[in-house]
Amino acid sequence: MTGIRAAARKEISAEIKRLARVQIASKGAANLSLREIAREMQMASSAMYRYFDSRDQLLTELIVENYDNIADSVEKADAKCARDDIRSRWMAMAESLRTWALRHPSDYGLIFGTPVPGYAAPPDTVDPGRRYTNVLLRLLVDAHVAGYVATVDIPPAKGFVKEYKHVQSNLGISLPDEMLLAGLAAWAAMFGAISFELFGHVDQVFVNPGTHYSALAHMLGEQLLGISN
Amino acid sequence: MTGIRAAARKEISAEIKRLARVQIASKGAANLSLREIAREMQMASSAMYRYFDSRDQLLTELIVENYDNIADSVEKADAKCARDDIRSRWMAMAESLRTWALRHPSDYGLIFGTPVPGYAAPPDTVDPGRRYTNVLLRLLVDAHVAGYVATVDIPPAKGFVKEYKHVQSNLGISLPDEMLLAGLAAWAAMFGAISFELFGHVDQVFVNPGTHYSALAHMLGEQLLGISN
DNA sequence: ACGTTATTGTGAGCAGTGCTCACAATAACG
DNA sequence: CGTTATTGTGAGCACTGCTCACAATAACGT
Repeated sequence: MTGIRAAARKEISAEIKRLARVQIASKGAANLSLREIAREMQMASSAMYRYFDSRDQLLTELIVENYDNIADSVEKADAKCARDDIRSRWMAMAESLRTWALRHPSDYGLIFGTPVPGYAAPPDTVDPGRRYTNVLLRLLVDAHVAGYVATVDIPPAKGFVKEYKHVQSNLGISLPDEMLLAGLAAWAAMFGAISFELFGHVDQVFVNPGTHYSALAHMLGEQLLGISN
Repeated sequence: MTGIRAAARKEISAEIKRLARVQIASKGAANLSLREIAREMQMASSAMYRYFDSRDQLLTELIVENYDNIADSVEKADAKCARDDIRSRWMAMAESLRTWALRHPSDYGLIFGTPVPGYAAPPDTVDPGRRYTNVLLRLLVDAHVAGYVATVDIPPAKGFVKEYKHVQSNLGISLPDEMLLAGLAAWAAMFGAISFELFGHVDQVFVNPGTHYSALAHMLGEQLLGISN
């Protein structure tokens, strides 16, 4: 019954990942050491390679898990709100993003930090990597259907309409360009703000970054998405 | 006359940094190797430590240079515009940010990527790290003085006004909170967008990221900063 | 139930890393 | 011109990722 070994494999893989996360949180991904993990597990360092092809592959698997975790978090926050309460949903997901990031700073850093040059995400990492964004996209669609109109101007730049046709198709949605532009702008602002905070670029600026962040989310919801209530 | 040695020191330091940048661009900061640099320079690896206390210190010096470079770039772009042409100045600095980042992706990644956990920026790195943001702040002040009004709403959250008093004081400016909030939002959005693009999070979304970026800058200038022309 | 096969763990070993240190050469300075 | 401080050297330490031949053993087919 393909049992004892498969079970052990699961446990050991999980323990390796757990210890890897601990190390990354305290020393950074660059200083993650498979040998140290092996030592902590009282195993030979070479045994690690029975579970992960390489250090990089371990990191990749952690990244995929992180994508799933942040998506879970945002989806859950969104799901708690009444479907037609667009404004609350936006605020909930914005807050959940930052909350997750603050609770798991090194996990956030692993996802949204500098990748290795030339790094091509393995095919099975791209789907999880889109989940968290899909939550936003569903919100935009719902907002549009509910009659909200993004109060932004499409710029007169040639090529914009064409580009956004591609974007809509790539994202598998169909929205007014205004709404999509507003949504992507708000999205970029939230992640920009979180990265600034987590990566230490505004330490000397804010006393309570959360206050600013909430104001940002509120203001962008009103001003860009047009979901003022 | 304290000559031959001081001159050599400058040259060698510069060459080390140059080779370090090449390595970082091709293999990432995590894989930067002092020994490899020494090999390329036909020197003993221990000689590197006559010029830099450690690998981390080399990286820190590169970061400071990068801060200076991006600030130079933004300042120069801004300086090319008529002082009273707020809108052009905003667009010029937004574009120059992305242009610089695309031209020096690994340098951008070094600055805005995940820092080592617990990393405390050495005192002499914090000033250069503010220069590029000061360009934005000066623009906001000029816009305010010129009579532009940010068309955004301050959220009714308790604590916001107090927080923003601190922010204004920390940044050494005095602006309507609306303008400051709008400015920081736009700033976060631009950096969020650039990081998304450079770190590979929107590869499957955009065909011409630049088109979207310009639209973003244009739209945020109009919609948030109120500098529609 | 038994023999074959595939999986797991081992320890030695290779090539690489950052960094230190005693030492020699030499430019800079009083 | 002699002393001092700076620069470069090579050996060496402790560490890393990763490979490989080998032994133990769970899983599977007959």
